[in-house]
Amino acid sequence: MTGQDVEAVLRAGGHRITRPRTAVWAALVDADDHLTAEEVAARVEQQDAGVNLASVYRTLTLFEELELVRQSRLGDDPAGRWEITHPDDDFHLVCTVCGAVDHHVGSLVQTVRDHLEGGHGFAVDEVDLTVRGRCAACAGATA
Amino acid sequence: MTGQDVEAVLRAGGHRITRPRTAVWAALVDADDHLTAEEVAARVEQQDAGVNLASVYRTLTLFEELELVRQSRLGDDPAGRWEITHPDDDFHLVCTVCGAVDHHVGSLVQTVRDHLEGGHGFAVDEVDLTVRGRCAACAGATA
DNA sequence: TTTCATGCAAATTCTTTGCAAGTTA
DNA sequence: TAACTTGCAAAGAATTTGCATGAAA
Repeated sequence: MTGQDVEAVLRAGGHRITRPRTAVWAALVDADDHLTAEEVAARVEQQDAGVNLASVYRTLTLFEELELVRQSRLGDDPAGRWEITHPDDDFHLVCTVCGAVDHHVGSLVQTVRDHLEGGHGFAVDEVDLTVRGRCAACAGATA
Repeated sequence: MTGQDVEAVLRAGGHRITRPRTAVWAALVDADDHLTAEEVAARVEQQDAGVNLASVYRTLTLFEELELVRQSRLGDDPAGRWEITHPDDDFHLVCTVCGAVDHHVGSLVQTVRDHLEGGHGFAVDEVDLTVRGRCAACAGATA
């Protein structure tokens, strides 16, 4: 999803292209990571001029409605974290030792979808698979 | 996990058996469901005398440390929800139409564990699998 | 009786909202 | 120009914390 695609999605929904929206999107693209609203605001501030936190929240909420981004709440972190929507976004490996959050790209999510669609009559819209544990490096260090 | 088991876990950790702790545990057992802290407080009030919300939070946090309960945040509900820990607790089916939250008890979580432990060197501690979509009843109604 | 837990109220953190001023189309 | 957005500040919701009183061991 490029910046131009985003502009097209916004326009299609009757929304305007504004500096805050462009800047928030750029911050999320650069990050390639899960950011809290405050982190997004901080990164925007470094690049462009500042964007108010309230506007960041409004922008993220809008993007979520347009399915451009997703919010997730990992572990017991009280703050919501945002990331750009892409097919494997919904599979998170969280290391409880070093704190790394990995987007594990694999076939498991599809397995889950197939299992549910096939046997349970449940129409799957979103799969959010969060696994907590110790990544290979940390598991090796403590073993 | 019976009430007696819980008392044993508390004692083993050097914690006292108190009315609020007993009452919160009972509420969670009765519910067999995901409850917010406020819902726990409300249910306790119906049974026993009231327990302060702050104490409910402190109790839930303690139980979480003792791995007696788990907290999860489903969808974009801002409130944390608590439930008793048991092997299949970590598989949630959330219907976006009727709002039903189902504990789907099945083999998928184990599949995820096996997959990761086997191929990725990731030591799994917790799997949280949340699927959003439409349950059989609601999918049929809108189809 | 000594230490731990509770209740109450105030404080924090994250997020949302009202409204006037600034921007986009 | 007309409608949509932003920034600012205040409001809200969920959760945490300080401290004196009360209860458990």
